[in-house]
Formats: sequence, C-alpha cells, structure tokens
Amino acid sequence: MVRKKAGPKPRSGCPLNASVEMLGDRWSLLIIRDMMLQGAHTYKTFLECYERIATNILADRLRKLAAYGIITTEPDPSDGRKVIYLLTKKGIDLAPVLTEMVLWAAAHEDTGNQALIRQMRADKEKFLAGVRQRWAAG
Amino acid sequence: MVRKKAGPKPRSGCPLNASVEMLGDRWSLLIIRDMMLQGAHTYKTFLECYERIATNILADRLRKLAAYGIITTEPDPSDGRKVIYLLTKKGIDLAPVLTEMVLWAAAHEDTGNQALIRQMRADKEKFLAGVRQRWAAG
DNA sequence: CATTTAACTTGCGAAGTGCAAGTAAATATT
DNA sequence: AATATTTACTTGCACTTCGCAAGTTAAATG
Repeated sequence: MVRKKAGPKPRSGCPLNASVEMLGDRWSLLIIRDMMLQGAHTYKTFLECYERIATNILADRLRKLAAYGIITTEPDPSDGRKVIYLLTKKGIDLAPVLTEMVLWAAAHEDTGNQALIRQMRADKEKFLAGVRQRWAAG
Repeated sequence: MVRKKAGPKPRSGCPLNASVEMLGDRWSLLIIRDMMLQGAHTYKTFLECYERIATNILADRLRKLAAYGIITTEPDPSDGRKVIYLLTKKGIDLAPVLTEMVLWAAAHEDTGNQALIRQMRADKEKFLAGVRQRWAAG
C-alpha cells in the first residue's frame, strides 16, 4: 500500500517563509555566525568552533548554504586538501539578522561574551561595518 | 542492547546559541510572525494562516514557545473552548529580528507582500512601534 | 439531545540527526 | 620512496522528529 510521499510543501510569497526555509534549522545560523565572528573559513575550524556539530550535518549544511548562494567555496591555493568557505554578499547581508538575534538573546537569557554584546548594542552600525569590511577583504 | 540516548548537548554561553535553541526550527518564527502581522490569537487561526503546519507540530511549538516565555496562554472568557495565545514582552522584542529577516529575504529572494516590505524598509522604527502598540493593548 | 467547533492526541511511515567508523587525496615526516 | 598524518568528506545505524490522517474530549450551538 503506497502512501503519499511526505515533505514540506512550497508556500512561497509569504514574508519570512523564504528565510526560514534557508535558515530555519539548528545549525545554519551558527555556521554563519562562526564565519562572521570567529572568521572561520574551513571545515575543520567549523568542527572545532562548536565541537558538537556532526560531520555529516556540517557537510550537508555547507552544501545547502552554497546552494542558496549564502556562501561560496574555493580551493585553498596553498594547500590542496583545504576548501575555503566564504560569505557572499547575500551572506554578509545576514549580519543585521544575526545582530538582532544576539541582542535579543542577551536581553532575555544568560549569554556569554558580554564584551561583544556591549559593542553590538553600543554601536550597531559600527559593528556591521566591521563585519562587512573584514569580508570585503576576503 | 542499549545505546546512549541521542540528542543535542548544551553549549550555552555562545552568542546566538540560545536564540537558535528557541527559534531554530521550521515553524516557531512563522507562528510568531502570524501573531505580529496577522494578529493570530488562536490555534485555529494558526492552522488557517499557514494551512500547512501539522496539528501536532503546532501544539508542540505553542507549548515550547510558552515554556520559553515567548508567548502566554489564557482561556477565552467568551468561549470556553478557545485558548488565546499572546506574545509576552520577550516575544514582542522579537520584532526587530523578524523585520531584519523579512528585509533580508526581500532583498535576495522573490517574496510577496511588497507593501509591507516597503513600509518596513521606509520606516523600521515606525513599524516596530506599531507592533509594540498593537500588542500592548492586548 | 444531536451536531458542530476548538484544541488537541495518537499511530505510523518517512525524513532528519548524532555518533562512530571509514575513505580518498594532498601534505608532512622519516 | 615509503609511511604517517591531515583535511574534507561519506557511510551505516540507532534514535528522534516530522507530516499526515484519524481519532478524542469538552464546550457551544441548533
């Protein structure tokens, strides 16, 4: 007896729907955060930064983020084993989203890195400019 | 043969980690969006608004959002069958996060409701004030 | 009193997640 | 040159969560 195949149906056009489709999971935003705040560029550094993401999940999320145009990959010219992951413009543009989420959590939960929080809160625009500049350089 | 129980480990203290724990799934932010933008208050309206969320998932997410203090529930005084769901202060404070996510998607994807997007972009603060005021009223 | 409505729960197959182990290719070491 | 190590993955499997259809319960409505 054949059952109808399960899976989410497209509901595009609704605001926020696209964002949640791309980022609405446990890891995607954390990977982007690592790139923005820790400057993580390689598979290995992603694994070390959170030390909890499973290798298969990380590979899957990196693939999906690349497919969505949020990151790109290129081979490391100085080490043929390495792949370098970079934020695209679309990825860099997530900085305000990240910032608001971090500030929201900081206001309502116990979070670490109070120095960063203070900096973000004190001058949101300056913080965003820093991220953009750091990534414009490559 | 007993295997160690699977499941995510706590990694608190990392910025964004708490946010992703509470909101990093397919539905939580959409439910909050419905409350903010459509003024959804009841189980039934949530089901109608997206018409795709499964009833068990909706019940689960509403429970979790309440546990996180993002929403509260109260019985409808005029109809004993109904439960009214309301945003708490913590929930209302998610408005800037929602706004940035919506604007990000609008800038990089095809999304509907361009009127809303324009309003959000033109005067972010005014839009946020509107949400806050609408919910302050109850 | 029977029906409808609202807010769920239950059951089950399918999809996703986490962990441990393995693999292939490039680099480093001896 | 042979061996070991590093990097970026893949594979297999148990367990969990998800999506859908079909109940269930309590309150309102006719």
